Amino acid sequence: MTPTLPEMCAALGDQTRWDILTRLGQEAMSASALARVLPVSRQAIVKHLDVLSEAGLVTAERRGREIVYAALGSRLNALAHELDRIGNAWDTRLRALKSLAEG
Amino acid sequence: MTPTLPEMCAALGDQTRWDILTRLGQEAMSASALARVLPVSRQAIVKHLDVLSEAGLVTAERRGREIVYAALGSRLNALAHELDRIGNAWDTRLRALKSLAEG
DNA sequence: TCGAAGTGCAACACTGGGGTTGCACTTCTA
DNA sequence: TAGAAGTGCAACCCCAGTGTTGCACTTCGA
Repeated sequence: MTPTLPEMCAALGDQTRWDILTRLGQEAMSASALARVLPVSRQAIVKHLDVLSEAGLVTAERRGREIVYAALGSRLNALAHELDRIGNAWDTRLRALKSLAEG
Repeated sequence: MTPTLPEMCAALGDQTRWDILTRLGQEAMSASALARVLPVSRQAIVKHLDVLSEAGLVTAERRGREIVYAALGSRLNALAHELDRIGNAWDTRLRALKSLAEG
C-alpha cells in the first residue's frame, strides 16, 4: 500500500538517501556500484534502497546477477502536489483571518 | 539560514509534528493548549515546535504570558515546487532513455 | 496579592535508525 | 570450472531523536 505523508517525508529526510537518489536520477546503477562512489558500505546502501523502494521512489530491475535501481519521479510529484495543496490551505486560512481582523 | 532539502523533509517526517501542524493549520494555539489536545507532554511539543520553527513551517507570536503558534504555508509550497522540479527531471531522463532504446 | 496558567531549563530513559563487519550463496566470465 | 563480482542474511555498535519528569520563573486575573 501507499505510504503515509510522514513516511514519505521521513524517507526523504536523510542526506545519504538524497546522495543515492541524485546518483540514480542521473544513471541507473546497482547497490555495489553505488557503494563504490559513495562513502558508505554496500549494506548501508541496501538498507536505504529498501526504504526508498518501500516509498516508491526507486524501481528495481534484476539483470542477471545484479539489481539495477533507478530514481522514480512520479511519487515525488504526487507528494509535491499534496504538500502544495496543504501549504495553500494554511495560507488561505491565515489570509482569511487577517482580512477578517482588518475588515 | 534556510534549511536544506533533507532537513526540511526530516522536519516533516514525524507523525506527531504533523498532528501539531494540522492543528495549527486550523487554529493558532500555544504549546500548552496543544498539550491538552494531543497525547504527549508539553515539553515534547515544545521541542517539536522548535524543529518546525527552525524549518520555517510555523510562526511564533508572544501574547502576554503565552506564545501562540500558527502553521506557515510558504515554506511548504517552496519545498513542493522543488520536489516537483526534481521529480520531473528524473522522469524526463527516464523517458529520454526509453525513447532512445525504442527508436 | 496570591494562586493559577504558561513558559524555560535541565537531567534522564528508551528506542529506532544508520552504519559496520562477516560469511554464505548465486551468477557471470575467462 | 575456478575465481571474481554481486546479492542475502544476521549480528552487532552507536547515537541522535523522541519522550518524560521536576522545578524555577513570569504573567495574568479574581
